[in-house]
Parts: sequence; structure tokens; C-alpha cells
Amino acid sequence: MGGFDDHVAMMGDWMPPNPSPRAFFSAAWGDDISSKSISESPAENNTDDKDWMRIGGAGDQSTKLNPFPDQKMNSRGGLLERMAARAGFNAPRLNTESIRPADLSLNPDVRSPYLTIPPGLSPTTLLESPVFLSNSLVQPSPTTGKIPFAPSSNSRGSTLITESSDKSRSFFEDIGSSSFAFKPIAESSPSLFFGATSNQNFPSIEVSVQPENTLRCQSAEPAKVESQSAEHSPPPDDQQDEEADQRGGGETMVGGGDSMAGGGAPSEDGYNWRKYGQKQVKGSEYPRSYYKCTHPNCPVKKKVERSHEGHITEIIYKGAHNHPKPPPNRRSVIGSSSLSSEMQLDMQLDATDQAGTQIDADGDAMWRIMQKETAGGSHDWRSGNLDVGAECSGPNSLQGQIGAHFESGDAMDGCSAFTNEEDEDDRGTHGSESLGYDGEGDESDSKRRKIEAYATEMSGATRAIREPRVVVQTTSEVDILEDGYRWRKYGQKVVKGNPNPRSYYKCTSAGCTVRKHVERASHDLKSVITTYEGKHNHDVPAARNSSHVNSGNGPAHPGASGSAHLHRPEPSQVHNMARFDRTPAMSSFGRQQQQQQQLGPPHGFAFGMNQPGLANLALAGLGPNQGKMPMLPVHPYLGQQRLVNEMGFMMPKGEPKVEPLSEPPLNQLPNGSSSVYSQFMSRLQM
DNA sequence: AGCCTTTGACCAGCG
DNA sequence: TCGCTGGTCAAAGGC
Repeated sequence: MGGFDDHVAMMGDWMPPNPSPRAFFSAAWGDDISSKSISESPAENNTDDKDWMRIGGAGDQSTKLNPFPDQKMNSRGGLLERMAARAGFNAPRLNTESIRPADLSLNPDVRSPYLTIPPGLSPTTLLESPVFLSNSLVQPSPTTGKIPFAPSSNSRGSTLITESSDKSRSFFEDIGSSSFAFKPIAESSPSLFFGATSNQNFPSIEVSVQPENTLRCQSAEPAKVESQSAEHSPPPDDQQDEEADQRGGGETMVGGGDSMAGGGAPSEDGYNWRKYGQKQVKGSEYPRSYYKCTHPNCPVKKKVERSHEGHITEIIYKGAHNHPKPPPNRRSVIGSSSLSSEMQLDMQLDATDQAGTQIDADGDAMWRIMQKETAGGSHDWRSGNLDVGAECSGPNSLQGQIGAHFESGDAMDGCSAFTNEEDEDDRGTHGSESLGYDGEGDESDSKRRKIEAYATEMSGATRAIREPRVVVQTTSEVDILEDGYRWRKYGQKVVKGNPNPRSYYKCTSAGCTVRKHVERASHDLKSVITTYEGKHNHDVPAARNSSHVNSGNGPAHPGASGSAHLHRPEPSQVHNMARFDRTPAMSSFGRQQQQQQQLGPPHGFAFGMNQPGLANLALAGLGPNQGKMPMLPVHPYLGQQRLVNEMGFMMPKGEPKVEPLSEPPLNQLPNGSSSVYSQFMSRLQM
């Protein structure tokens, strides 16, 4: 990062118009908010957590986080502030060592930054809580940042506080050092704190739980934050969830049968996890289990440490879910007028990514939930969802300065994130700065958010549709088993009616949904029946088929490459992708939305269907000249077609109604080296 | 049928 | 280079 001028130039081109929490609160609460807390304290040296976001801490200790010790550097509503807001979230790394929650010294066990889940509090329920700024001065309006897009029956909320650490820091450093906290109203209240650790100061968020039914942001009282645990007064739906969890339905959700003691409540965050390892790590009293989110495109992992009694002592999450929670077989569906919890999750992800979570070098958001067993016994809580909430509002002053981007940016994403960075990028990149930054054009924003919200849900819904299968029978084993992709065998069975064992494989490429199972005839190993299922989104790994990859012609798991390749990122995208682990569900939509404006409405089901491509692209941290994948200059229209085309493939019985793309490198079979699967899939697409 | 956990082995980063 | 350590893989079996 260069100096200030560099930032100016860069931001002008690609910086997402997302205000940082710091800027937000600076604007909201003025300059006289001082503190000495979080970021002034050197974070605990968690070298092993470098790539993991630790969220955790001691039970019910309520830490006080004071926002913005160096507010004076931020002129209220000034350009600098906005610049800072922008710059804050383009920081490539977070400074872990400069972030420390206030009063953490009171508890040496507390490692910071972290999310402290109070005993008995479910992070899931807590974070599913809608968050909105409570500001009597602000009317609920998209233009005020108090967007009721998530009218949740849960009247939970929280207030937000930010804090920067070092007054002596340079402007942009300081920006990055902002902390972002949900402040407890009652000191005795258990607190939830989720923050960021990294080389660069990043906002941290604290959420405290109040025995109230309201969760609101209180800009008028920056020192106070309210939040509400669903366990205190859960809405009917959540209550049902809670009950279901209590019944043990969630036990298999985390660690598959890993039960939690301390009240018998299982650990359940609403997501499905696959345990892929367990270790007794040094320095840890208890074994650590490793889990991956089982969602095909989800990069999230978590590490769970449990005591011998089964109590979870610590959970460390890495990454951000890029998908809604699994189908609500247990979870209740939120009313049509409100956001689903899944959407809230997306918002949470944005919030954690942008405002509170650590973003590692790979752009992964990480966070940790940690619970220390107390003398009085451990407490159960459920982890995983940092749903900051859905509703959020901002003070007028803030809105005036940040405008619509407060709604979509940074920490506030957690409150009202229906837009996304891509969306922001679009606006910024395409010259609609005023739309996002000056608080204008909010009505359209609001509408768009609604659409996006719907789209997100659509995405989740359509994903439930079974993906098409491609059955390939060949006597050329090489074509199938050595198809160039990397497969992870996750099971083997002797299926009924078939004496030969069937092996199950998943593509090991991140974000790739493709699975296959292979049956070999015992009498003829060359006779193989391979059934592919899933969507395609990357090229053949170079290690196995480097020529294929390098040629740039090979649609590996065909089709998805289109989204990654044809979605030629704008400079802003590229930069931001390299820095953030976005939530592709929202990101892709933003761009599609933009394309839609240019090209007309795309197929509705296209929403989110090409997310993996973008997700991969983002995770890969591709830059204009560093892309591992070919970045083909493609007209947006082609890209749009591609999206639709891809979507069509996703639909079980749908036939793409799109003409073949004029992009032979991406669609056509490159050469004879293409795998059988690739050929099949490519033809399916065409 | 499909996906999960278990668990030892393997890999990669780091000092 | 080697050993330590954390993280991941993968075969096998279970649900």
C-alpha cells in the first residue's frame, strides 16, 4: 500500500464504497469517543491461528469496548473519513497484534480478538438476531440506513461500537485498527465478541446478550449495546429450533454425534460439517477435531476442541459460509416478508468478513469461538453463525455521510447487507459513486436489495434441486479415473445388485461440486461406469494435466469455468477479490444485477448459480496479471449468456435456451485430452 | 445409497 | 537437514 495518494487513486478505481465500521461510528458518535481498549492491547500471539479467526473468550465476562480513540483524525463526514472507511477494508492483512479487547486483562484466558460466547448462549441464535441501529432520529428507511429489510419477529438487536487503537498510527493504519463492538448494556451480561486478528488492525465486534427482546444499535449511546439471545426469548421459530437442538437434533450437525455436555444441549450451528481429522495438538488439553462444511462450495472449516466430558472448549472457524444454511428440515422458515435466517447468515458473513472477522492472507474470514469451562461447569452454546442480524439502521449523520453504502458496507453489511462488494464495485467502477456513497439513489438500492435477497433465497432453493447426472461407461479406465481432476474418495460401498464395489469421489478442488462414483467390473478393471454429478467450476489441475490447463482451453468441470473466466473482474473486483473472502452468493448477484441492467432480466434461476466461479476467483486472489486462470476479455453480454447457460445446466431438466457461446476456448472441447466427463459436460452445456 | 466418523498416515511449514 | 507440529488425506467401517 502506498501513501495516501495511492489510496486515493486506487480507491477511485476499485475501492468498494464500503465504509468501515470505524468510519461509521466515527460519524455516528463523533470524535469524543475515546477508549483504550481493544486495539491498544496486543493481541495474544496466536501464531497457529494466523489463518483462523478466533472467536472466543471467557464465559460471561462483559468487556467494554470503547470506540475510536483517535476520532479526531476523522473529520465528521469528511472525505478522509470516507476514504478511511474504504481503505480500512481493503487492507490486505489484519494486524492481530494490535487488536485487543478492552479489559481483557481481567481474564488472562481470553485471547483476542475473539468471539465470546456466553455460557448458555447459542452463537447461532445470537447471531441470527437481527441487528439494527436504534436511533430515534432516524426513520426506518433505506436512505437512512435503517432499512427494515429484515423484519424479523425476533426483536433482538445490538448496538455497535467501534474503536481504533493507536492514535499515533497513520491514517490508514488507523483505519484498519478499528474495532467494532456490540456493547453490552449490562456489565454482567454475557458478551459476544468477535473480532479480527491479523497483521492489520481490523474491526472487532462484540455482542453482549441482554435479557431483553430487543436488539438494537444505539448510536445515541455508543457505550451500550444490546443484543439478545434467542434463548432468552426466542421467537417461535427459533424456539422450535432450540427445542430441536435440545432434543439432540443438532448433535450430528457438529462432528456428527459429538454431543455436548453441560445441559445436554448439542452444538449446532445450522450447518453440516464433515469431520476430516482429529488431533491432539500440543498445548491443548483436549483433542482438536477438524471439520469442513459439507456444502459443496463452502470453504468454511472449523476446529473444535472438546473436553473429555464433551464440552466444547473452543471452536475456531475459518472462512465464511457462502451459502445459506442447509434446507430447513429442522429450521423454520421465516415469513415471506422477512429475511430468512439463511439470508441473515449471508449478512452475518458480510459483517464478519468486513467488519469483524479476520481476513487472512488468502482472504478467508476467520473467527473463533471459544469457551472456557468454568468452575461451575461448562455451558453449552452453539456455534457457527455470526448472524449479526438483518435489520440495521444508522444515524442520520452517518447516513448523510455514508449513505447507501452504510447499508451495504463493512460492518453494516451485517445489518443490512443486501448488497455486496461486487455490487459496490459495480457502482464504484461504473461511475455511480453517488449512488452508493452519497446516500442517494437509495430507493433503487432498496429495491435491489430486496431483489438480491430474493435472489439469495432463490439460490439456496435452487441448490436443493438435484444436479444432473452424467453417467459414463467406458472401457478406458484412464479416461475416467485419470480424467485430470483430483478426486477424494469419501466412501466405498457394494451397492445392491452390483457385486462390484462402488467408490465415491468428490472433486478436491475448492468450491467444486462435482462428485462421482465409480464402479468397476471385477472381471474387467477396464470396464468402468462412472457417474458424475454436480457442477463443474474449474480447470483441470495443472499438476495432472498442465498442458490442458495452460492451454486455457479446457473447461475442466465444464461450464463453471465460464463464471470464473467470463466474469472478467473489473479492476475493483480484482483488487477486492484478492483481499476478501467474499460471499459469492451476494457477490455474483451484484454483478449479475449490474448486467441485468444492461441486458435485461436474466433467467431468474441464474441467481447464484455461478457463484462458485466467483468464489473461486475471489479466493484465488487473482489479480489482473496474476490470475491463475485465464482472464478472457469477454463482453458482458457473453458473460451473461454464459451465466444463463450455466444455470440451464444446473436445472435438472432444464435445457439451456442459450445459443452456443462464441467462446470456443471455454466451451468447446479443447482437444482429445479432454476428459470424457468434460466432453459430456461441455456438450450438455451446448 | 449416500454420507458420515474414525484413525493412522502423510504432508507442509517452521524453527 | 531434521524434527516437531498442525493440518489434511484416505481406507475402512458405521449410521
